[in-house]
Amino acid sequence: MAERTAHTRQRRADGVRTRAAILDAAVRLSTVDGLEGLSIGNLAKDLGMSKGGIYAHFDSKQDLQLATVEAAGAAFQAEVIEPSLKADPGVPQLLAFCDAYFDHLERRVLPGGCFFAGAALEMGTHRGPVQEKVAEFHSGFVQLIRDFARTAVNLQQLPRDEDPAELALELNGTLLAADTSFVMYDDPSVLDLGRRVVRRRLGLAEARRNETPDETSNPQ
Amino acid sequence: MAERTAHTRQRRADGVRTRAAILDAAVRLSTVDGLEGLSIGNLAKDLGMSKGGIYAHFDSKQDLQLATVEAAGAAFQAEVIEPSLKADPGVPQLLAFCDAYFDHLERRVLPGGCFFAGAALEMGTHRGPVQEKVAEFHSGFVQLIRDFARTAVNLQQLPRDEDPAELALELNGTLLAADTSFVMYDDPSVLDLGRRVVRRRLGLAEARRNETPDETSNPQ
DNA sequence: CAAGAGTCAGAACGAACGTTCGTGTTTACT
DNA sequence: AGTAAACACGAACGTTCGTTCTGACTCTTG
Repeated sequence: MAERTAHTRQRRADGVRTRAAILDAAVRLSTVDGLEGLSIGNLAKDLGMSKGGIYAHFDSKQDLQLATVEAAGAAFQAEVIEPSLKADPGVPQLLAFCDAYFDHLERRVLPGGCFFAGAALEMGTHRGPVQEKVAEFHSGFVQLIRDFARTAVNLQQLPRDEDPAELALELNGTLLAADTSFVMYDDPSVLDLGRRVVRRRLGLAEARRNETPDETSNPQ
Repeated sequence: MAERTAHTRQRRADGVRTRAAILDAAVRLSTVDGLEGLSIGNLAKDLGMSKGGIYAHFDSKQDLQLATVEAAGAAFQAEVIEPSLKADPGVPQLLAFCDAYFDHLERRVLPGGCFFAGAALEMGTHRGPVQEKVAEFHSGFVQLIRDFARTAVNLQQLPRDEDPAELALELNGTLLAADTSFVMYDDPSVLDLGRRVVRRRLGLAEARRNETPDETSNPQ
């Protein structure tokens, strides 16, 4: 949004490519060190370029952070949201969204797991333009889940007394908790646990394997 | 654990008090800036003392981080876990735990919300002693919820086919999502939403107010 | 009451931080 | 082809980082 406010100048083709490469690395690194912990020096080193070169594309670190959030949002849109929109409205879209989320974690697209999980918790207390943009995306995601849920209720795929806001908090929380444990213990089995939770919560319990309570496996 | 490894020296009374004050501030500040973002300079300024004075109590920043995690764990134990242990085994303990969590958020004990929510996501990708200690506490909390759930199943307060691990992930996630939104939007109503979710999930649905789906309120 | 160790301030260290600047090199438009 | 601007480097800036050292206080203890 408003990317042409101060840029009447034309951009060169190689510059566009470099800028994209910078943002790709910035999204990747910030899932490890956070949006604040992300440093221009480390970013430049990761890209094999100089610190000054980065300032040809971004006015300040905050400008870079804003663009990084935007880039992460676009990636999340393409990676998780778009696929879920292709499913049938209601419960199938809810399921597709959660599955796409677990899948993009399992594929280890980003080294630090979900970008917005970390960004939301990190920037929650740092009021300013960056937090506002993170909040904008975050509330958008939550709103999307709630809309899916409301549609599912309207289509009578879920009980009429089901509160979309409650369901959205539960699903959002399950994704968040799975991301946290997956990153912390580097254990993909928590993603399977998350998939089972989502299915049971949506009334899609599949053929249940007989599992005895077992404390020897993973901590989550 | 192992606090007397290199300390054969005796500690002075005022020193013990100062050390506690440092850790109190460190826990508080690290919920805002993170465990890595916490700086000795800011910490000293917040306490009205010099950087060198802090090094009379901690050998290094990592040593300070380890003690900070320990202090946060003790506070969480006293603030959230102890109260829940006083409730009756099973579902009452689960409910007490979640309510105590929501309450300690609402009381704004720490400016950045739950210490371990932020710490787990921040340190998840930073392998080392600090991460190990954070993971130790985190897995302990999850294990506790799972034990509560298992007891509830054994006492037939929950369906026999209820998987304690699944329930633990859901509750843990709900707390995490509520903390994230509470800190980001500074809106206590999400805590009420969380309380409702926990109650319905535990089969304790109270007299339900007739709520029509409403998208105009808070984003969570 | 006199050691002696705990406690803390303050200066200083090299490294890394975000940022600016001057200087070439490369691309794009006329 | 020539000119202007985008691009990128490398050095330098002031500040802050974690850390170390020295030298005063002060509490504890024999």
